Amino acid sequence: MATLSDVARRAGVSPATASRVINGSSKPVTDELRERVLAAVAELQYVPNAHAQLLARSHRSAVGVIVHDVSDPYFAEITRGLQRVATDQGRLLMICNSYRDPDRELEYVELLRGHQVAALILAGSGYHDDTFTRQLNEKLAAYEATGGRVAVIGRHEHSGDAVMPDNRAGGYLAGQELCELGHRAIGVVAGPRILTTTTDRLAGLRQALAEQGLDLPERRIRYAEFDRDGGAEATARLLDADPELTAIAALNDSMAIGALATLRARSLAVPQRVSVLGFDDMPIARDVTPALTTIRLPLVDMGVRAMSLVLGVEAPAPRVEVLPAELVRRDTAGPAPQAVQGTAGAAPSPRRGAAGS
Amino acid sequence: MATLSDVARRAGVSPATASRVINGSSKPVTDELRERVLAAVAELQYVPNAHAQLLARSHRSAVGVIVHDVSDPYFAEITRGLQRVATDQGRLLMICNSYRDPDRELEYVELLRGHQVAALILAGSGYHDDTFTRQLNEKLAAYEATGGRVAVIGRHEHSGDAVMPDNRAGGYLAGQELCELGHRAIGVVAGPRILTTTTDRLAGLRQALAEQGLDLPERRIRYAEFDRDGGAEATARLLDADPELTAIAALNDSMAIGALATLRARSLAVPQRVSVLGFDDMPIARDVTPALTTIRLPLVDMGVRAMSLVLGVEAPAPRVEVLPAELVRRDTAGPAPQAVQGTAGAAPSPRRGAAGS
DNA sequence: TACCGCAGAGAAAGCCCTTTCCCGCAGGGA
DNA sequence: TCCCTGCGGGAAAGGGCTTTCTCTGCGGTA
Repeated sequence: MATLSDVARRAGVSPATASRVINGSSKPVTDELRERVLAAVAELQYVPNAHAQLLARSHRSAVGVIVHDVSDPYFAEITRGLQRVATDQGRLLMICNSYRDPDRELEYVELLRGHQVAALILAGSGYHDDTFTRQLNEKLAAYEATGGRVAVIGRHEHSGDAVMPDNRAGGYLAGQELCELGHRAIGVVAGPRILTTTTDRLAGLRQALAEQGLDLPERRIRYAEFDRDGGAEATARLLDADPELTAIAALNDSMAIGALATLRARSLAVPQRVSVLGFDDMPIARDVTPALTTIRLPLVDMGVRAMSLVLGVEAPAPRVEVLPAELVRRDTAGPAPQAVQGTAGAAPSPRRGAAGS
Repeated sequence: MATLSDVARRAGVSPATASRVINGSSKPVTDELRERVLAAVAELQYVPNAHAQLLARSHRSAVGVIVHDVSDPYFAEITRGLQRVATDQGRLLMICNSYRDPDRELEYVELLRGHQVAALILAGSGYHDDTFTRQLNEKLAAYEATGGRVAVIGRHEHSGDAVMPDNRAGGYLAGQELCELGHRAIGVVAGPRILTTTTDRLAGLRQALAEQGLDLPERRIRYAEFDRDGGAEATARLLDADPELTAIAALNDSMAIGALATLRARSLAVPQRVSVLGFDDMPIARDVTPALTTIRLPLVDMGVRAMSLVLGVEAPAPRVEVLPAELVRRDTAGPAPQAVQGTAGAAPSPRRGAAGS
């Protein structure tokens, strides 16, 4: 690889001058030398060594992002929001997948710190694990102590800036909708028990049911991986244990899609026989058939806000932005079969055939 | 940020010793000093500066990857394959999204070269654009001249190692299937004209039709973005121009899903009234309803092979691995309505209700 | 004519590590 | 007892770049 001195030698100038030309420094250089340098760069196909540059400038510009999995639509959307702001500000993003492994998450914090990122964003559910939480907080605190900025998306762990989707309210919305549709036998297809997202959404759901005098016993909850296959499997177990279920609340859309697959395989009509509710409103939700009724979270916006927090002015006190969840009625949730409509108010009927939003 | 000398000073040793302890060098260090160093590291929360390390070791270990968009399932699957091999070999991946912008692609080649990656993998369709192709090849050649390894996935541009999905054969398979089902009025929902993937798949399709004496006029082809909305829009235009169409071949699954959305909105039954064929077999294909009949490409395997090529021994001659496409029959393709079954052989009936692959 | 100031270029000091090379010392063999 | 060997540790030389500081030479003013 050609180095800067190679270029300088070839152009017959000092490395200092070559550097100034290449980086468009404010220091003036005569046109003749400038052209000689540029010619040498082209001839040698010179590309500056990024590590040497980053080492020499103390300027920290990249931003580190830790997500569970970028190819998961939930994080893909958040990342889109992060990217948008980062690109606007000319920042490079380093994105790491933790695949929901706490240890890997810890490692990545170190790795990104070692790469001198200007800021760190952690997106995705936190864990019910005190040891881990303490370790993570220590690492984040150490990073912040050296001037690093940190923001989290959807996690309770960290005491600093945070963007929080209102998971609990979303769960409540889901429970409420199902109750209003007259469902009494409701099963929950939940993500891993150790994730705070799971318990938050579950708590909201439980509260909504409780307000209608309904209990949510553990046998009506199945915990599985937060993906399509986890949802399919959990739904199967749920139905095996309790064939009378008339509604299934999935704690994210991927699981809901798995649930639909299982229901289809068992020839249980959705929503006539069983209603299904998703969570997140990822893009594919409107394209499955029937289109998925779900709880929308402003995913892109969450990314935008988190990045803005972290690149904007530092606040004296930690800022927490709570973003609201919203019910999106599509075609997978309908009135409970032979239901005794117990609640006051009109049970909204599902809008069949509406493919949009 | 604490530096290595800070650690060394605190531990009362030389930076050399500290470095040896921290990196587990082969050179022996007495237990006492080792512990003092480790203690200092913990107290100072020391994390080595990655740029300095990378600069000091000449060892290039990371691998650069340029894809159109990781969050697109097509590339997510390929990336999964790339990751698998890279992780096994302890390599870090730097993944860049070009968002199908040739200029950005060129920039990323430079960027990754600057970051001293040991190898470069370009995945995703090439462009029908001679200027770009020449520029890219120049840059890749320059990189290879300095010892860099390069492999491409699904692109013709580069003369070196390549993993090629058999797009043309896949297109042929699609055309053949549709013909055998008795379709005569076939519309094509195609990706951008400038992409070689589009033209390759189209060429195979056209050949299959030609063998049945069928023409594929331009008015039966609509070019749009390679995504869901592009597919929906192209399908609408196709149907507007030619309401008698009985089959739509989409050139990827995302577009096929868009096509299904449009057909649903227009109450055209799939597959009774219109058949739909996808391409790629991305995971969601089996979960839409009806489940998508499509052409499968071994996406993960493509990633695995490309990474293996690039990390394995260098071959004297460029290697090209062509991976076969395969028809996956699900539920969106059926016999043409009122079709005159013109071809010999039994037209396979779609297997309804089979959700699995 | 003598001096000042400034523009434009180069010398050199880092940035933070790794690693080679060298040194001192202790133990073992002659 | 002396020398050689080898082990554990440190000094110092990079690695490739940026940037401050210094120097040279020129034009302009008194």
